[in-house]
Amino acid sequence: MAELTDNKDKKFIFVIGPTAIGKSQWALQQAIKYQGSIVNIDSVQLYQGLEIGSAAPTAAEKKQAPHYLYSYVKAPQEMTAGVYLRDFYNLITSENLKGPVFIVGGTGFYIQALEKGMYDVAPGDAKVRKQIEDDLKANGADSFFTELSAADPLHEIHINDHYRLARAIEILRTSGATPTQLKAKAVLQNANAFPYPYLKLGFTDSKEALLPRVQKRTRFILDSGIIDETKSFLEKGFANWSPLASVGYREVANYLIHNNSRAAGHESLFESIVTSTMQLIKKQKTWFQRDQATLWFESSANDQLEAAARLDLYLTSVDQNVTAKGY
RNA sequence: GGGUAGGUGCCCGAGUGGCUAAAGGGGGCAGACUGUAAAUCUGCUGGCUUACGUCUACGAAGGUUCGAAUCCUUCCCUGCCCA
Repeated sequence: MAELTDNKDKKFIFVIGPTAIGKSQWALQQAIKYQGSIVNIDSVQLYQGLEIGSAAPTAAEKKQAPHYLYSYVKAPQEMTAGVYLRDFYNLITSENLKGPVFIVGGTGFYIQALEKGMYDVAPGDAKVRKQIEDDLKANGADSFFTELSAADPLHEIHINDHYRLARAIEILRTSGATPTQLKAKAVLQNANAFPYPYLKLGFTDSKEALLPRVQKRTRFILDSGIIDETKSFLEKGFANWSPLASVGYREVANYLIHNNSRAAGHESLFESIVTSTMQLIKKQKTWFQRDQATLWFESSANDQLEAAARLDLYLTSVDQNVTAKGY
C-alpha cells in the first residue's frame, strides 16, 4: 500500500443500502453541498457498457461532482473484490480527492472487503483455477469436500457450494491455509482494515416501499435500452462474461435467446426483472443486517434530512470515527 | 350441437388404487457469505399441535373399494378440432 499521509484528515462517508433506495441521488446532493467527491462501490457499475441496466450515474449527474471508479472496467475483464481494493487505494493515494469522499454502493461484499480488509492470501491464479475446476469436474464435489474436511474439520462450506469449495481447495493446496485459520487470523489482526476515519450511513426500507421504486426503475431501464446494451455484448461474443449474469442482464439475455419472437415476452421480461431485483434487495438487506456500525435511515424525505443532519454533525465534528455506537 | 384434450397446493407441472400433504420447478419466507458477490449456496413453505397426532386438500356432487388425486356416474369449466 502506498503512503497514506495525504488522506489523514480526509473524511470518508459510506452511503450503503439495497438497490433502488436512492443512495446515489442523496449522496450526490451531499457531495455538491460539501464540495466532495463520489467513489463507486457497486460491483456492476464498475463496468463499462452496463450503465443502463445498473442504473449508474448519468453524464449529467457526473458533471455535478467528481465521480470515480465508475464504468472503467472493460469486457472481457472481470473484477474481483481484491482488484477493486487495489483500484480504490490507488485512486485515493494518487489523486487528491476533493472534500469529503462519499463511497456509494450496495455491494456488501466489497464494502466488507474495504472496511475489514481481505485475507492475506494470493488471489486466484487463472492456471491453478482451471486445474481445480477440471479436478472438480472429474472427481466430483465429494472428493473436494472430503479433502477440505480432512484438513479443516470446522469449515462451514456446504458440499453443494462448488464455488466456495473450489476456492477453499485452491487456497489449501497453494498455501496450506484453511478457511478456519484464515478467519481466526483476520479477527485477530485485521491488518488490512480501512485506515481512515469514516462514517457509515445506510438507507433501507420495507419491501412495500421499495417495490414501486423498483417497478419504476425497471420500466425506465427497459425504456432506456438495456436490451440493446445486452445485445451488443452478446453479439461481440461476451455471453459468458460474468457481469452479464447480474440482475437485469441475465433476464434480458435469456429473453433474447429464448422468447424474442413472442410478443408477450416483453411483459414477462419486465416482471422477471422486477422479481430478481426484489430478490437482490432481500439479499442485500440480509447482508446488511449484521452490520452494527451503520446508522440506518428510511427512504422518506424526512429521513433523508435526518441523514443529512447526521452527516453535517460528522463533518463538522473533530471526532475521528462516528458510528452507530458513537451515539 | 358433435368430437377431443384437459381441470392437481400461491403459480407452472408430475403423479393414474395404498409407500401421497401429493415429485420437480417457480414464487414466498428465513439464512450463509473474505478475490465471480447484482454471483454462489442452505433451510422452511396447507391449518391446528412442542410432539404423537388430527383436520382440510387434487373442478363439483354422488358412487365402487378395507382404502381414491388416481376407477365409475352425472354436472360445471377451459383449450383445440369439426359443424
